[in-house]
Amino acid sequence: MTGGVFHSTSMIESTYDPATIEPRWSEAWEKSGAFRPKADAGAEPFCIVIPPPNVTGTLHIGHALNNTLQDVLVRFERLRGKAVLWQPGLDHAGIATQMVVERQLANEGNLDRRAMGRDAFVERVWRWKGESGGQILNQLRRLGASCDWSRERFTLDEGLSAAVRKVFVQLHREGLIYKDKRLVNWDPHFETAISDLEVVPQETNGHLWRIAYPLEDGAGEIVVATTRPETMLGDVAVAVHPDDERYAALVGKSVRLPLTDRTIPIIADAYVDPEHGTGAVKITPAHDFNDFQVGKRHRLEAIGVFTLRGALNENAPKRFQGLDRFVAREKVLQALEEAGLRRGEEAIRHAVPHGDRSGVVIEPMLTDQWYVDAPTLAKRGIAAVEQGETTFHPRNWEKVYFEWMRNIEPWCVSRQLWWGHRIPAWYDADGNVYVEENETAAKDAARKKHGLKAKAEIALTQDEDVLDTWFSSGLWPFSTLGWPDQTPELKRFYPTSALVTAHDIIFFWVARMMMMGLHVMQQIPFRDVYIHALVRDEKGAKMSKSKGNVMDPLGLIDKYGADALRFTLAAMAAQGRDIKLSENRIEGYRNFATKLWTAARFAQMNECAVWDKFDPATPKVAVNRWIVGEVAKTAAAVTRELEQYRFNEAAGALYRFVWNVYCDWYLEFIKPLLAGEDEAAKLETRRTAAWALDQALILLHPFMPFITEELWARLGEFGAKRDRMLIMESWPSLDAALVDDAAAAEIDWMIALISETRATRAELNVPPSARIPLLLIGADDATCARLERYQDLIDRLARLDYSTSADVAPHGAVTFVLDDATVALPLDGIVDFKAEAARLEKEIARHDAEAAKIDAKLGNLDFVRKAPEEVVEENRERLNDARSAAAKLRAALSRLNVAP
RNA sequence: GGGCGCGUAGCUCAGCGGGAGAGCACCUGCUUCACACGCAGGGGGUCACAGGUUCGAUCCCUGUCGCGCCCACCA
Repeated sequence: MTGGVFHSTSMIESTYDPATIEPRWSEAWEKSGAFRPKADAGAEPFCIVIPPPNVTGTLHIGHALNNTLQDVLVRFERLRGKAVLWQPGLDHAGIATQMVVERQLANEGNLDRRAMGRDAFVERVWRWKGESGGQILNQLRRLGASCDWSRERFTLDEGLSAAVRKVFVQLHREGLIYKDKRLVNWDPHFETAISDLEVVPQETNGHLWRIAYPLEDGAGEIVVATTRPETMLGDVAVAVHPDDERYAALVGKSVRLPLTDRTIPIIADAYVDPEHGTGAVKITPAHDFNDFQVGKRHRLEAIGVFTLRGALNENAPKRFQGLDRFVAREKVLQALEEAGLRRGEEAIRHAVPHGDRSGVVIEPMLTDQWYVDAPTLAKRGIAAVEQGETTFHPRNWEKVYFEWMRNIEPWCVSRQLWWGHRIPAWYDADGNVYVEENETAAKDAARKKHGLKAKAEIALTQDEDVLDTWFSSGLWPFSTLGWPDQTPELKRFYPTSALVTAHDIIFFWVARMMMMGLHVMQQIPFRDVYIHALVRDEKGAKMSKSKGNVMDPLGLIDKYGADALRFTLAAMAAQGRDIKLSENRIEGYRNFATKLWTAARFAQMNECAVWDKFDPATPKVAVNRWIVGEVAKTAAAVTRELEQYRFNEAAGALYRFVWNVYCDWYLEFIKPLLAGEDEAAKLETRRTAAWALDQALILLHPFMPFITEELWARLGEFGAKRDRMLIMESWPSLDAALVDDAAAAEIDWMIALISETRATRAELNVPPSARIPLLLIGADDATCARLERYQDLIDRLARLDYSTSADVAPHGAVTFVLDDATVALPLDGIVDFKAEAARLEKEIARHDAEAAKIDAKLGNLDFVRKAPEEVVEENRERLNDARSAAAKLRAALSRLNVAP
């Protein structure tokens, strides 16, 4: 066997112990090279790039789901023989990482970031990354993720950084990246700009204060309403609606701005809603997005009154300078009160923008930033999805994607942080900017600009800012494959096959990859986007550390095994709904793993093994032909569902096959055969049982890689032929002709007979230990033959003394109906006939009700005329069945009544 | 203010035009020679509500109520 995994040859233990087995296989797979794409150039490529976890991250349940689903696909396609690459890596996560290290510095009582200086700080972050960053990748290994770990990339590694610079320079040359001074979302805690997506509105209790601004001519006042009185110090106008008659006479006049010595105009602008507040709005272009637009329209100056840390600056009156914005708010209100200018207030709830990382109130701030022309790039991203080059699964997420892409704003990509890709822009002493891939090229450009000779001294300073983390993430599908080099991997695997991610990241990441991939590579980054659910707690809330409602996947793996967790997540990953995860669900699937384990143990104990190629078309015995058909159906279903990303359906089909078909029935059926005398049948059965189990192991492997690999090996030690590890096996491709309808009908009949017998016994409280006879009355020859053929089996599973065909039911027999026959259990003296009469009456009533319902339906001429013929026919059959069953049971009831 | 999704068994969820399903929980039996993380049997649902389309609606349409999420500049 490849992989060189050895363990002692011994009986399979009675329960599965994941903890001792999982680490061994993780190592064996990786060592064997199974995670690397196969070299075979003819193999169809299949590639997924991992959503790179943050370098600061630890595995949470969302990662567990995301990576389980990817691994299911990846292992599935690998088994199908494709050349599979699952490209792993990490995201440097600008703000998140800088936060972690800054906090660490504080805890250690070290110099803070600013005191350390940029170089020392960045060095410190790298050191942290080397020591404790990226532990999540090892946690993914524990989950069983079969990434090609030899290709691990990091968004800040040399190659990816070069890709970032190249794209930035290219977009800049094309005019798709530019520098602009406009209002941005400013995070006063981190002192950086952030993008619209990083701003989260939070419903907050606030006030709407009314403030009087005195008219300059002394002829009264105009009252404005505001939630942010402190920004009034930067007001440059008061605006009213052009049609608002209350204020028509005031437009064009001026007011004295309280607390300052400035005079500002009253202007008319349709932006103002006369119904809202007082109908008069203070205009502060430097600190409000709407006001900025109004200011532009009216050519008003923008007066910024805040520092980058959110304190009042030198543009504010002296007495407010240096105060924090929220302190200033109180002071301004107090000063207005003293000036007699307050005109009341009301408490309101309103959405206030907060930074998603810092949690502080975001301040619109007028600054110079770099922007990506997203509206232009979005066009192709929209077209590619419209034309079906890239497809979302489920499709309805395309709406969300379109909605955002069609209303996209320029993307602010500069961040005033230190940890990240420094913007490849250099400035000369005159402030000219040179955007180049490196300083040498920038200097060349600068010399050219200034008409200097090559190698002439010229001093440039690089832009201080770094790029938004998502800029490099946007390049991930091609940068990780080696771009800008034309590597074999890039050629082979781009566009990638599928992207698997949660819906909360469509805008942040999926949309950006679409834009970047289409522009830079001229091709979509991935063909399919599978959007999976968010994992929520049992109340449906998003899990978060601060809420304390997290489920730790590593703890769950310790407790139940990685396979149980994986199977649970896959089984619950139905499209279109978030997952509310509860632990008892995992326990249930842990039990499933144990069930599989003990089934294999049974096979081993019964010397079931496949020594060589087994042809599933060869079995003669009906139970064997039947299970072969069930395997074929299951394999087809699992294949079909996985191709459509219906993980839950695939998992469900496997669960039902293993538990309800193979274990509940097939293994029970073959016990008598294995104990019998017919050596040929015994051999065939052993080989069929082994083959069916092997197929189940292969089909289950994408979901439960550890236990299936272990069993594959264990069974191999007991005779099954193994050419390689299970991970490298071939996915079953079974002819639909293997489904033998005749065998299935026969087995289904037997199952029905046994089930009905058991149910009847249980209902009448026949002790399980009581061996009773069974008589089959009025059956045709074929059915009687069936009974004879499976007598051993039926007697065993229905706990019978004997079973036989007969012409009439004896008096005092308990009966039920099976197809055209009546089954009689002579229980005279064993059961209470009042109970039996009651049971029969209940059954008769059930059949009568059914018959009445169908009869009414068939009595409806419109139904008979308009419904499809097969539906009508089916109903006729059901009516017949119900009537004949009721008749037989009535006969049985009357026999009971005449019994002595 | 727009948009999306969801209300199906006690819980968590599948199903989505023709006979209401699963897992867990619950009840009753069972030391049946793989498995008590098990076996066998069972109870439990006007498929949120009201209309409509249809021969037929849990499923399609409209509306109502409840819940969740996303987007949005209303001071």
